Amino acid sequence: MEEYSEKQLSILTVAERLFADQGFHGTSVRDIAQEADVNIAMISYYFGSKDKLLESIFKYRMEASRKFINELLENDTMEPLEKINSLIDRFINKMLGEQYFQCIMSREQLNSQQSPVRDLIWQLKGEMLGLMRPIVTNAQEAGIFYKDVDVEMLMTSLFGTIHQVIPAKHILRTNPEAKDLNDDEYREYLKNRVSTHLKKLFKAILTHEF
Amino acid sequence: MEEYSEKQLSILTVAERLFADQGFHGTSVRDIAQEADVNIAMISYYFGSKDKLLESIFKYRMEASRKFINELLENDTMEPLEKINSLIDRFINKMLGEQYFQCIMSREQLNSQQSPVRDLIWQLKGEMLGLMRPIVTNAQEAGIFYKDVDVEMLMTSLFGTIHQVIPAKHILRTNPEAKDLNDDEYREYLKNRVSTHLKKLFKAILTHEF
DNA sequence: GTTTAAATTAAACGTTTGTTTAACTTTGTC
DNA sequence: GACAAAGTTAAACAAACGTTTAATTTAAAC
Repeated sequence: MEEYSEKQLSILTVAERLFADQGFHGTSVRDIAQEADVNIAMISYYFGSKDKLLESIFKYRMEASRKFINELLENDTMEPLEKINSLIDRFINKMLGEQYFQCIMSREQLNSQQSPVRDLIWQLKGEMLGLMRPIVTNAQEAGIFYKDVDVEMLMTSLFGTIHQVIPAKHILRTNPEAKDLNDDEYREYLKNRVSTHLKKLFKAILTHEF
Repeated sequence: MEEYSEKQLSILTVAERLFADQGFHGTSVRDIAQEADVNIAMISYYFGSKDKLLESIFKYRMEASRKFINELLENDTMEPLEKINSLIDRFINKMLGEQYFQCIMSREQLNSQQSPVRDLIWQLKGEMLGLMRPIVTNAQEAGIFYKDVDVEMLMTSLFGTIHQVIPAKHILRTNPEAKDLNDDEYREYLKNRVSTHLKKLFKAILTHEF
């Protein structure tokens, strides 16, 4: 994988934020250049084109996601439900930690026209499903998890819930519980709330207990 | 509310599909005009501008959603869980029935810049939450539902799951169970699968039963 | 210090964008 | 059939778009 200079990283970071906030077509290369404080031509010079810039963002984040997934494969000492809970927390942390990229994924996965980026998204989702499924099936065969479980739908709810929370972040602030929190406290509050909810949800579906 | 002529409705419908498939900024008024088989100028003539066309789509669908919500308020003879199940099915039917609009909502709710459309979205979500909450709290007071429930998160999972299913539609087709179904059969298969999943999920969280 | 490649720039490129214009046609009213 | 309003059109508009050019500066190597 290619290494990026400070300037290139600045472009990538700014572009990621703007693509997330205004969409790919809603963001001009001039916007990116201005906010990243570089000349417009540098974007083509470094990344080739606006499209390839988006692809670069995806390659950059996807590589990190691959590493992330491989790390998750290494906790074999835990009980099945502990594994699931650990996975949930790590997913939440990962996804809320790269909210801008998750926004872009939310947007891009809606594109009906075949895009090189859309395939990558579903590929990644497939890998995450492949991470969850063996844990569930193993526990099912051991009689720990309930048999009749739609793992695919469960993952859909996991991703869907987090993807809904990300844009809700700006809005839910009006909640009385969260009114007096600063940004960091609020982020932690949100994480805990989603985590508690999703763990309860998975436990109920998988074990029929509470 | 204003009535639309056949031609105006054609523009609205085409625009809705294109905005859903390629995004607002990814769709040009020329694209819309061509697919709707009208002159470009007619769009400005009827709707004022591209932005106001999007607003018109929202007003059009939102009005329907309001009616939809009001209809849901009138089944008072059911048991609480029956009510919830009925709501889930109606939500699924509504949202999968207007997939293009739901795609636009998914996209627009991500916009960080204040848009007249974003407020409408959260307003509507609030109304749907206001529909679910009293059912839950009433049943809680009657001792039928469990006390410790995060209704807001439950609704987030409901919307999030369905919003994830919509773009997954094109992809999940590879599932062995769904491989030989035609379009209508597949839509029904998806509906049932989401419905079963969400009902199980709500029942588990709300009643601690299966 | 000279040479070579990489980095950086302002300006210009040709398209495409959303919108408007002005002329023309249709429709309905008296 | 004349008149007015609404509908429809091709053409033109300026602005913004992504990208490229050609000139210049910086950095590295010998």
